[in-house]
Amino acid sequence: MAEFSERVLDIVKQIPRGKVASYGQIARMMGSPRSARYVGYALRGNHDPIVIPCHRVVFKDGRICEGYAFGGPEVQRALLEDEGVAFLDDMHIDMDACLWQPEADRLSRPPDIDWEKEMGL
DNA sequence: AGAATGACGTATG
DNA sequence: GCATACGCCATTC
Repeated sequence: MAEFSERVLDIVKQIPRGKVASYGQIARMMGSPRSARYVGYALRGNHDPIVIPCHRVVFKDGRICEGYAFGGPEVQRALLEDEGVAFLDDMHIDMDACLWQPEADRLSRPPDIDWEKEMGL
């Protein structure tokens, strides 16, 4: 098992209830900001919904991969809503409010984060 | 063992 | 602003 997958799983498992993380952000957390694709890939290969809440891993847009998360789109929405995640649409999460920001606690940065700049950097 | 593919995101045309 | 191309690296056939 490559460290890549284990690291992804480890990060996803650490996503607190009521929070969501984007693939790109996780990729950046592991030091490979360009490898966002493989974050999800690792999840699929290690599909283990017991310890890997895939429904908390969403696109940058806040959309969920309903075709790959367990249960189904309805279950995902129910789980996320039950966890306190705000939904803008049936398939879009309020990233601005529910995005998992472990660093935010340290940076105490306002919600006016310039992600584009962070990404580009 | 080698080729193909794949849950994203950014850059460029 | 929309469409297309590329990059990244591991997993799978």
